[in-house]
Amino acid sequence: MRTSQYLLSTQKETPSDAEVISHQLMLRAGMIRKLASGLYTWLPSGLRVLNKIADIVRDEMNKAGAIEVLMPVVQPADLWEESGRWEEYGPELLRIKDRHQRDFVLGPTHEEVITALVRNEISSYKQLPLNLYQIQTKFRDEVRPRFGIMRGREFTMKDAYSFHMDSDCLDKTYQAMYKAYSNIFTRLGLDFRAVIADSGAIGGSVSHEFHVLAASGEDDIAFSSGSDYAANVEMAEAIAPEQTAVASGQPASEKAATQQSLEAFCEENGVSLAQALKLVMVKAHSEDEQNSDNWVVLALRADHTLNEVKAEKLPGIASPLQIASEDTAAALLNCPLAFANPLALELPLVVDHSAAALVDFVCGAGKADTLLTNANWTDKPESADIRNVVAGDPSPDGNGVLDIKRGIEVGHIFQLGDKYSKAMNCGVLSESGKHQTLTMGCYGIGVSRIVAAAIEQNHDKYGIIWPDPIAPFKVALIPMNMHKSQRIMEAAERIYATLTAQGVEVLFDDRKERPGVMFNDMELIGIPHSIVIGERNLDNQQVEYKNRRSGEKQLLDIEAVSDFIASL
RNA sequence: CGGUGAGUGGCGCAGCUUGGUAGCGCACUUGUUUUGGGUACAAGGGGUCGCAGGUUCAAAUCCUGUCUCACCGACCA
Repeated sequence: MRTSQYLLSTQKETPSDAEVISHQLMLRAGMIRKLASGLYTWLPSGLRVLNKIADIVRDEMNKAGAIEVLMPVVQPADLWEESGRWEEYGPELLRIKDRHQRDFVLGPTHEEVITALVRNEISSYKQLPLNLYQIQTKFRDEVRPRFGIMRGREFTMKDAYSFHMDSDCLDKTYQAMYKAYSNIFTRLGLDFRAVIADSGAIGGSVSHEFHVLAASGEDDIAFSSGSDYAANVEMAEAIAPEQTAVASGQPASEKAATQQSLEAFCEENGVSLAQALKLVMVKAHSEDEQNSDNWVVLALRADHTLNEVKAEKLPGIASPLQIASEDTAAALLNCPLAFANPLALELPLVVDHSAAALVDFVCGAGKADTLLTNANWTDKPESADIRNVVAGDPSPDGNGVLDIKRGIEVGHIFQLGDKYSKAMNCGVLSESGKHQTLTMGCYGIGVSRIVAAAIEQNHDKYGIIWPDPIAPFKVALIPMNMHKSQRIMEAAERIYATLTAQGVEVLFDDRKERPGVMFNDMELIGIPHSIVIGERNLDNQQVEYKNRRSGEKQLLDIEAVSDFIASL
């Protein structure tokens, strides 16, 4: 490709509304342009990268035995009513009407459509297992699109759905997908981790997320230093500590807490927050809708934070989690929540494992502006895991301690079970001639998000540094002052023709620009290899090669260029 | 959806307080200059100031309404 015939669209200045580096660089490098909130046009360079990622995903999916299909973006509402998600999904599901006033949705995911397809097409156990996938546009009406392509409303996703007679078979496909995903992210040249995940609203049991590690990630991931344990912090188990500390036996005493806060009190009195107890009040789970105004108090060490995903899974607690306002709590307890006494509560109490192991701790005294010191549980309370793990916690598998890093979720695999197949009556005849509901798995990859994630992980102050497999072009050909030198033009044209004939993707910068402009543009776009042709080296029949990532330069004989590039 | 802020050529911004009919940098066009890291000079094209209404002799500027966008919180590939 010649830059003179291409839409390069680079810009010097960063649009003011781009916050994260990948968004800024994608705009500056001319990869995307915003059309409206969360909606982007892919320019040629961006599309090249997107397509390369899709090709790698497709290749690995095919190798893993999945079969590609393509389903519509627009889906009839009846399918969603059948699965129950017309009600469940909420405003993120964009609902539209056609000219006959029939309801449709823009597909945020395709469980309904694929299940409807399979129930019609598949009628025998002999046709199973089956794993179908597509690479296609999804639409989710995000409350708050941000970070450019990273959380757009319209995005490209690879979604696969597998169908099985039993969970053993599902497990085999799940493992195959796990392996395929690892292969994909390895081939993409990304630093990633597979982590244990919450299956969330989609339902199901077993679930893993694939995260690209980057400081700008939106998720916290916990890793073990001593094993390959890795989990989303939402899911990482905080194991109960050994009860080693013994109470001093001194009686609890009341102290005035004029500072109004536990933190200030602890600081002033030289008490670690890890020796103090804090409380959170949440709505209790109730079968009875009419009489649902019951509350539960949760107790945590003051240096820990509540894990809402864990808490709402407890049987006595309402899901989704509803946290009581300060006023509600104070009214029920007759004193501010911060000063309520967990040792003498009328309401049900759930104590975190770590909080339960405390002795001689600080907690509320049951009246305003008063705290207890040297408090102790009268009997060791029943405890549960309701906190977020922190760096330094022991790994749940018993090996090593946890560290926490930020990750960008680029893939997610689920064992769905029969949630959709049951609701939509998707089954086949088994070997014994009986109708049997199928078991499903689903496997997603955020293809467009990977573009942004790759940039977050691969950039420097000059711009993007693409890993070779997803670079928009492999080689940038940069002739110096070609318009003034016949022999430079001839050399450049010759190299361009040779490399192109070899199947190498070359971006030939044939603009009449100053060298600095060309260098800066090619570096901004992130082309991994460049060949610079100048008078100086041409005297020796040589050109200069420069590696974008390492910055290393070396001289090459012109005749050796194509072999050198082929060897990269 | 709640909180904050912003809408002025393609991009980044000034002007608004103290109304007088729009300006700067980048980009773009033409010419000269320069030539291994975003060269310099000159000439030029392009906006009616998000939209609607109001006040006024006069509105980018004041008032009212409305739309859009971004950032911070709860959801997600």
